[in-house]
Amino acid sequence: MQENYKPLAIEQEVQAAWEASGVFNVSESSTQAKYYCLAMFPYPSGKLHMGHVRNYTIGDVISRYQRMLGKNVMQPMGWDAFGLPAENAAMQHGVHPADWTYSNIDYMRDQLKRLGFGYDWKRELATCDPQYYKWEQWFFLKLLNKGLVYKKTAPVNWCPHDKTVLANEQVIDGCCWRCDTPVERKEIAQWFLRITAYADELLSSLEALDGWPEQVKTMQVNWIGRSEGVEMNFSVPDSEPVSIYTTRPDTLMGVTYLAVAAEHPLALKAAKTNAEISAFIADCKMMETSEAAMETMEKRGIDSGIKALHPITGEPVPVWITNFVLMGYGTGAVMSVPMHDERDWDLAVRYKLPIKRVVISEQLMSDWKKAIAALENAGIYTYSEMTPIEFFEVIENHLIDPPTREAEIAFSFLRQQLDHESPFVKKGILINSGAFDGLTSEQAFVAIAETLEKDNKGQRKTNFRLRDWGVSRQRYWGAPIPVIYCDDCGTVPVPEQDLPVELPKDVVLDGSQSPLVGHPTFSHVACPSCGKAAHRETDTFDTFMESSWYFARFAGNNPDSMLDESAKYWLPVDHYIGGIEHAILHLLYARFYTKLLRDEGLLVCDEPFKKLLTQGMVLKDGSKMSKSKGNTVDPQGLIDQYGADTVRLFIMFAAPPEQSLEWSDSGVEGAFRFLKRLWKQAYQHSETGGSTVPLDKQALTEQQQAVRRALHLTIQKVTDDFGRRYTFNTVIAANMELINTLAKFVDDSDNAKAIRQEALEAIVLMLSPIVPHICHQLWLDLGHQQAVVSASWPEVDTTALEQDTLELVLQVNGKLRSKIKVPVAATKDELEAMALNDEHVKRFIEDKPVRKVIVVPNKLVNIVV
RNA sequence: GCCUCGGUGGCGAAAUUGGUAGACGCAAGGGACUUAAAAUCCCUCGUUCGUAAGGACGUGCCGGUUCGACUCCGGCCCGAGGCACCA
Repeated sequence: MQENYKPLAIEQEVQAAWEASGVFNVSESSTQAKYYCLAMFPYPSGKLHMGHVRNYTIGDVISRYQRMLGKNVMQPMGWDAFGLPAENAAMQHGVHPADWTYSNIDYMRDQLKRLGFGYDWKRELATCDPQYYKWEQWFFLKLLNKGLVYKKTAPVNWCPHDKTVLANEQVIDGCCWRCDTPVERKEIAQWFLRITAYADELLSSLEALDGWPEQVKTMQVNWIGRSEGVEMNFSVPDSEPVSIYTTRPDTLMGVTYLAVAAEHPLALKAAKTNAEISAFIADCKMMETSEAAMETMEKRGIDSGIKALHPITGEPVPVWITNFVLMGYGTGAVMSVPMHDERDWDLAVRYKLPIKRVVISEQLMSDWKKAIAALENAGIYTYSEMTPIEFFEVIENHLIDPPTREAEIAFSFLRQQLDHESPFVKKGILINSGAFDGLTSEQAFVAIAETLEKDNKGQRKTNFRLRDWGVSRQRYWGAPIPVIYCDDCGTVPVPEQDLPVELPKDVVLDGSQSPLVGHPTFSHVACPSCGKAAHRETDTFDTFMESSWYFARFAGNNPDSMLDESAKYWLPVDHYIGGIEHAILHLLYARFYTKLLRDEGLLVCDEPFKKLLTQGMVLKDGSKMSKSKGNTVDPQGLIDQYGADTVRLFIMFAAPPEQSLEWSDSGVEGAFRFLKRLWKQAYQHSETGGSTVPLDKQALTEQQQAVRRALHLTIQKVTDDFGRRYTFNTVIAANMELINTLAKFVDDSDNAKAIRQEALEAIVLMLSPIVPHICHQLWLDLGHQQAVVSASWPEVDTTALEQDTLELVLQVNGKLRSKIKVPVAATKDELEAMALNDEHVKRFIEDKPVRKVIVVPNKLVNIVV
């Protein structure tokens, strides 16, 4: 065995051996249970970053562990190759997006190989390959045929200067990132996938995903946002009625105005005769489309002058035009109840809109009613025509001089609602609601819904926050949408034999419209139906389309079909590993697509990912490491200096996988030191001749027993950490402790050598998923012929764990006061007696009476005085 | 703004079911070896009081439950991720 650890030479040799033996190339013919382990494929942005290293190391560690358990493990790798950065690179450096992408792929593939990941490279795919996106186009047309695809208008960010559509990322403080022109919303026709048709199933099948983190499931539940409510009409004289949806019909009697979107027909009607309104509407266009921007912007509105009629009372209600209600999400109109809704309150305060009345009370209606009646009779205030603040002030003033019983009740109630100048948004008992007075919110929901239904003015409705998935992108570097528009035949799907619709390469990107629009031949085609001149769709697909089914394509990568029988063998993915930032969009779309593929008969599973490990972000200086923030750390330098094993070891040791990891360069040195220590232990062992005779378990010294016990406790813990907890940091820490124990174990007897051999073998096996190269070499040096990559996971010898005595913690009033050694077999009473007899314990009890003694067997005794 | 998660020494972290807070490592300081450096090995290392034995305090802040709380509950503060066209 070599004296010194030389990582670079070892790693090159071991990687060559893996490649030559083809150990990571797998097939469906295995008799062993399949295990499909997948890490989210990378966008080929240039070089690997630390987030990739972390992601792929976790995946590789799990894959190698599962191999050692005897599974038929498939671990593929590919490239999420379409996307915006390729177009930006093209504009900045004059390189074609395809060339940029493929050269990045080549570079990153080498880096992945250099890190020693056990991929089946025969399955490699890139989503920009026409043989990949051909099937995406094919499947889109299947969905179109089924009515799961449709076209409608939807807003985009529009830069009026560059005449181009901007991604949300390209809008900085409401302005274009290139020319700083304020961005406008523009409505354009776009293709949508009807994900809402699957909303119920996407929600209900989450429950069965017990391998997913609760946190991610909660986020998806909230995102889908199923709600029960009522849709109702407010009629408008000389106009179409305004349709609104609310989850709080119990507050209907407290409506003081309606809020409609700037694009709402009523708003447009009002604008025709009012310059101020039309200016406001024009102004509403100057806004980003992202929800974060809309929710944080200033809420503004203008009175349309139009009155709608309350569906129950028939009272006229003013219609306000606002910048925060959006056409296209729901009905583009909402009812506003300032006393019982945060946002409605804010707008009412801002524009001094009247609060009609409090309609939901936390208190008994009778008390409240009496108090209010008394105050009204005294002429102190009336509900109508008062802003919330005026309302509050009146009550407050009256309390001071002179206080009355009624005022106190009213005030206590109002303070509850108006404290911090905020509305009362909780449910309660209805008041000031005519026939519905005295009902609970829940009862009123039903009663009001039934009243509306009887009068044909509304009906109960289940709503989802989830919106249909807009897949049109006005960009070049994506998969073309395979439809043709004909003046006579309308929208015509591209015939199957003409697929794929290939992206032309002869384009120049200049930052304005997509080059597909101006391309000399791409869009000019004959209608497949009538043969007349027609034009091709020039939009491309959202890149989430490619990443929504790639995991299935890895199973076969069949040139003749989208998915074949192999997909039914490999899917679902047993373990999926990726960044927490994908908790909603990518994972939801992939789940949706799996159901679509299932319903097309291409898959037999309902969910794509059985187990999900959401890896924490790699942070630098407190925020996400990303190219756009310019704070990435290139792992290549560290790999060149220390080798792949050190980099893998350090990144797995620094934090548990689900936690974010603050990057620091120091610490890598410590990981390298540990590998050298491991190597040294093995070297010294081999220098003394290694293990010469088998272990005689009956003749162990106390110290030998202790070392063996430490070894088997470690195997036990590490097995749990790998298989259940996925805490690879504690796996490494436990092995470090064991190496420390071994280094202090000075004993050159035959039994000691046998124990050392046993321990070193176990350590090499336990660490081999994390640092496979060094372990490959050490395994051979420990005298094995077979490669460690195909060895079995070590087993716990339970006899090594047995012991006669254990340490018992003694507490007085919950504070640690002493520790004693006690026989394992001691009874509760004996433990209590021993505890009370302990010197230190006695000192703290003094002469105080013992009130209680708590005995936790094998752990502690707590004496309460 | 909304949804989700996190906050423990100088730093990364551990404490798995409510039961010994700080394992393991980094950095730092001291020592051994060396002509010297590197490498390696040994020791110290939460704060504070004490010569010591030992004590008090300590897991973002405030409060609660419990014999016992980093862990459970309520309220805050700060940070991160996502918010539908970054991927």
